[in-house]
Parts: sequence; C-alpha cells; structure tokens
Amino acid sequence: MLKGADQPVMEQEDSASQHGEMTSWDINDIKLPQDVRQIDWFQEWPDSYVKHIYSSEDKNAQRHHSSWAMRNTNNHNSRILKKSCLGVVVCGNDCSTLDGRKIYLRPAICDKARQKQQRKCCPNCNGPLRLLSCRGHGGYPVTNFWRHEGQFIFFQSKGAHDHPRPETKLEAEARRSIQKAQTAFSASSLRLKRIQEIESLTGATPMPEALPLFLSKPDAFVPPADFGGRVSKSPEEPALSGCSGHPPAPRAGEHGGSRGALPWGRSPSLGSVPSTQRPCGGPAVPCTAPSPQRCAHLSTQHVLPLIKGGHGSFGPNTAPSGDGSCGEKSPLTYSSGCLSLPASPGPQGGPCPMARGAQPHRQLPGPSEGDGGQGGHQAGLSYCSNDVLFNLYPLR
DNA sequence: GAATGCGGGCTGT
DNA sequence: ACAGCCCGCATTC
Ligand SMILES: [Zn+2]
Ligand SMILES: [Zn+2]
Repeated sequence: MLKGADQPVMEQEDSASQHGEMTSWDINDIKLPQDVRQIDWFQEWPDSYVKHIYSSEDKNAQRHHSSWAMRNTNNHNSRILKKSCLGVVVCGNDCSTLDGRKIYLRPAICDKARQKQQRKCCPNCNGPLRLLSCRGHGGYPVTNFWRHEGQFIFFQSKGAHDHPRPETKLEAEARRSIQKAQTAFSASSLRLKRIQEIESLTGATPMPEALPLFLSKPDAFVPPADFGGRVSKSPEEPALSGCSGHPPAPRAGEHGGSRGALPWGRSPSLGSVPSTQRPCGGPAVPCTAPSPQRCAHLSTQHVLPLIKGGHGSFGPNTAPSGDGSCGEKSPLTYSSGCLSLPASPGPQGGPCPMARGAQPHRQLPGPSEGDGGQGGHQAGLSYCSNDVLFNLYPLR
C-alpha cells in the first residue's frame, strides 16, 4: 500500500514475493520495507529480474546461497553484497551420459580452484572441460544482491541466466568426496596388494588396520553412502517418495546434520572421475564425434543417474518436503530411485517450475503481521503450516 | 582445500 | 559515479 503504483513492473507470477506492493522496493533504496507481511521460502534457482524477501532466520539466505555458481564481487558497498554468476562447466566433447544427460559441472567459486578445475577432465568421457560463462545481464554475468535489513534478508537478481544450471553445491561436494574416496581406494588397494604379497611371502598377516571401508568398486558401481541411501532411503530420510508427510523431525527440521545450514538436497548425480589427473584425453582434438577421448585405462567413470534435487534439494528448509514441494510439480525423481529428469533446465527463462506454487507465502509471526496478513492468506498458511514452522524455527 | 566476505585498486563508459 | 573485475587477506566450513 505504500506505493503500489510507482512500479510499472507487473507482478510476475513466477516469483514469491511479487505481490504488488512488496515489489516496490529496490535493493538500493535507502529504506527497505519493514512492514513485510510475507516472506519467501528460499529460492534455490532465482532467475530473471526477481526480488525476494527472506527471513533473517533462513540459513540459506543468511549464507547468500544459490545453486547457481555465484561468486562474490566487489561493489564497494559493504551494505549490499553483490555476487555474479560464473556460468557452468561443460564437456568440451559435448558428451552425454548413457541416459542422455549432458555434463554440467559447478564452476569452482574460488579463482584458484576454478583454474585447477579447468585442467581436469570430463567425468563422463574424460575429455576436456570448458567453462561456459554467463552473459545473461547485458552480455555480462547475472548479478545477485543481498542485503540484511531488520529481520529480513532482501534479495534481488538482475539478468536471466543464459546457460544450463550447474550442479548444486551438494552435488559438487559429493562428487569431490567420491573422487577422493576413489583415490583413497586405489591407494589402499595398492597397500592391500602389498599386504597380500607380504602375507604370501611370510605367511603372516600384517595388520588389518588399513582396510578402507569404502568398498565401492569401480567396476562394481556401488556408489558411496550417498547414493545407496537414495534409492532405498535411509531410515531417517523419509524418501520424498510419495510426499508422505512432513519433514522428519530428527534430521529434517533445519537438518543439514549439525549446523543445520545446508539443507540442500543431496542428489547423487555424482560421477566418478577418471583415474587421476592426466591430461584430458585430447583437449586439442575435440572429437565432436560420439567417440571422444575415453580414458585409456580403468577410468571408473559413471555419472550416476541424476536425481536432481532441484527444489527438493533444499529439504525442509526451503522446500516443504511435505505437501509443499512434492505436491508441487517437481516430479521429483527422488523416490523413483534413478530416473532421468528433464535433462537440462534449459537456459534462460528456464521455467523454474517449482517456484510459483512452491512458495508458501509465509506470514510473519512477528511484527507487522496484523497489517493485513490475516486477510486471506490463511489458506496458504495452513497449506504448509508445519513446514513453515520448521523453516522459521529450525531445530538447532 | 574451498567457499565466502571484504575491500583496495584499475578500467571502461 | 557506476559497473565489472583482478587480487590478496581473513574467516568459516
Ligand atoms: Zn564429456
Ligand atoms: Zn548465469
């Protein structure tokens, strides 16, 4: 009601807090609205020119997370944090996995790490990797702005990503873990071999100490915990299978383990990386043909079937695992074990399905709620009451 | 080791 | 002045 008119921008139904009056602010305004009546659930893939108002309690918002690979950029304004998109890392051979998916790795945020990353090879075909930079904002990377004000965290995005979505942070982390585990595995394999040699020679058994537990054999294809847990859900993890109910109290709530910070879905899209770091097959020779440089030897490469956490990936914190998210639209491949979800989200305009409906407009419990909330948002509220509570009052 | 933040400094418009 | 960006430093994960 403040100035609902000065903003010619019609409310986009695709974003959470675009309710007329609420979008009348700009991240650069001296004063930001404090009479916010509705805050948004954390948006994992904010795209286009959208604005969101999160609760200052939201862990993801607090950490200025995004599933897009955003890096901090200096805008010489300590009050507003600015980040710009790094794009996505693709395979130079433009290969596809068995189930037809393309390789879209998450660019390392750290400059140094990114350089190192680009020297690595495609986890699927072992070919060279290429960084596809973002140019969704007037030819420049899409930018995101964050500003904490009162009990809210204001978010504003400028530009529409013109590239596919990269892996989520969790996926990328998981990938690293797996790679590490495999390295360790091979290392220990050698050790084991030696032990066996010794054994055969001396007839004695050295020390069963160093046998690794990650018996994920390269050729056996037994992805580490993460994956196993996926298909047949672990006890605590109530597979979103049927959108059963609400977030599991224990790990759910704010979950993310201990810090309850990263409720990002864990999607086992990991792929194992080729042996070690050898100069990618043939970078210079981008065999465009479907016969790229394959890893000469072992290369235990399997890019596990994707399960794209997408929205669901945010777990309790963002996506009301209960009714909210599931009911949504995301055919969340979650339950079905591994399936193929709509390959790539598609570049710009990427119809971020989830957003809309998944936005249980939360009503602020605290201040200014009486301002009009009660009006008729009840529906929305009841719609995901539990989740709301979870998000607002994470167990921690 | 990386992700994140911060802020000086340089550059082009 | 503004925006984009490189770079080193510090903190947190
Ligand atoms: Zn490839
Ligand atoms: Zn982008």
